[in-house]
Amino acid sequence: MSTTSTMRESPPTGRALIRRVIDFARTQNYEAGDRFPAERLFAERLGVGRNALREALATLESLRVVELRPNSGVYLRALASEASFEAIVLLSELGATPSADEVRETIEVRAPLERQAINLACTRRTDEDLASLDRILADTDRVVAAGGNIVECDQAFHLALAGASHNSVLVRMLNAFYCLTLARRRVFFADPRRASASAKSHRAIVAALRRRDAVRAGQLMDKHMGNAQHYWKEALDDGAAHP
Amino acid sequence: MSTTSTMRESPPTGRALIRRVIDFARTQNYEAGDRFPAERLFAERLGVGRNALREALATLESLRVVELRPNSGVYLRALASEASFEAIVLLSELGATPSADEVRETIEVRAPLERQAINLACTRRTDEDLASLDRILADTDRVVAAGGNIVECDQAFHLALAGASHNSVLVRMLNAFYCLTLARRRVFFADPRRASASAKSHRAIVAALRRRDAVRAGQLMDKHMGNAQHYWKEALDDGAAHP
DNA sequence: CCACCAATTTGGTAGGACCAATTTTAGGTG
DNA sequence: CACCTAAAATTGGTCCTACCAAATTGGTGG
Repeated sequence: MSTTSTMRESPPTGRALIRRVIDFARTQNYEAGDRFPAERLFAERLGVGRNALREALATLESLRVVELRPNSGVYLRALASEASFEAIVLLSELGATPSADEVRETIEVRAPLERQAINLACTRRTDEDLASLDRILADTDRVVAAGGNIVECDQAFHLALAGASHNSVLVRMLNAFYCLTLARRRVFFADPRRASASAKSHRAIVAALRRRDAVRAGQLMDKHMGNAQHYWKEALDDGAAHP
Repeated sequence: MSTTSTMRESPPTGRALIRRVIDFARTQNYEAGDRFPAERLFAERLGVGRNALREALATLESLRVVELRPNSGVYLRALASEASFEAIVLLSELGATPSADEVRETIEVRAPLERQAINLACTRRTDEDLASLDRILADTDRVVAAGGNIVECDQAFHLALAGASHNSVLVRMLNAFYCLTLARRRVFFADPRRASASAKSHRAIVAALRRRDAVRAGQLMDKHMGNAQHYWKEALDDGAAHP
């Protein structure tokens, strides 16, 4: 390590910078409409170059977390309403642990989307969609038998199901949820009993989809989502909910 | 076309750069997994500095349009599945006109979300939520009477409705839809008959919400969404759908 | 043929220098 | 004093050059 005038344990740049910016706003008790320090000053205060800071700000702007007014400054937006859902996804990838409320809210939104996906899929699915789902189901069984974690299979299943709706907007939105909940679901599927239960549930949904039985498929999906909600409610109530 | 090397009628930087990057991938027939030119070369080819290009790439990365692999390059992702919904919002703000299919897909996703919003709102709404909605309704009437465009009122209404669900994830997602459809809805509400019809519809929804009548409110919302879908289907089928 | 090392490539970052638009300030005028 | 104007400071937007670190590549020698 040598000398470097300033010795930082780790380069504070990159994605971490985005978190630093958010944390700055939080610790300074920023509210919607408040202005961040001027770029040059802000960059110096954060100990990074203006370039890196501007990249972080560009990202936050595209996620509607901040607003960039030319020749004026960077302003914080109303996080709970204006900011995009992707902002949550990004923050979670940066290590922010979601609260019990956030998990509940997430599932409350995901459920009707999955419902719509299976509903549309029942009328639009092709034989290729079905074949793809069958392959994923078989893969899942293999992984379950081997005692592995089926989180990737689960993701592939739901993504294929969304794909069978032939609605790319739906696919993109649900994919965001999968990105957001990947870490949580990995923990969930660590228990082999839950893995096999999930696999069974998936199989039933595909069976209904094969018959194009939208009513039955919808019921099964609701139940599937209800299980997730129930699990996370319990896990968070007596687990991580102790700040 | 002359030589070119550099003929720039206007400074090609800023948000427009993002569009240029997308267009580059499109014209080069890029597919998922393909790598963009090295930053230095790419920046030169686009006639911009590396900084501006990196800001654009940082934005596209946060929207999951591209993937940045350190010391390797920038790779295009599968737009229709991996890219975020926000990417569509951004592109639309950059002037990309949506196709009839995209509008259909958008409404197919928005409808169940609005449905869920009104559903949750019926059990969670506070008197303040109701008062806020009443104010917006009154504003709407004022604007309608004055012959103005109620698009802002419409947006405020749906946003307040989403807020009454007390689910911030839902609020954020629906807000993205409003950003995406703002321009379209402005055109829609140019017709005063549609404006007053919409105002009437909103009033009925609030009435049901006041009684916490989730069933009725849901029906009304479905109808409200159905109208929108019907309108855009017609408008796009014999309008802009001629490439 | 394989292991190993050096040059090249590539993204990541810093810092300086301008530009243009905006805001603020200072100055001069009625 | 009030008012208008012009200069100066502020601020975001962009470009450029120089490094660094990691990964790739291409020899080269065992």
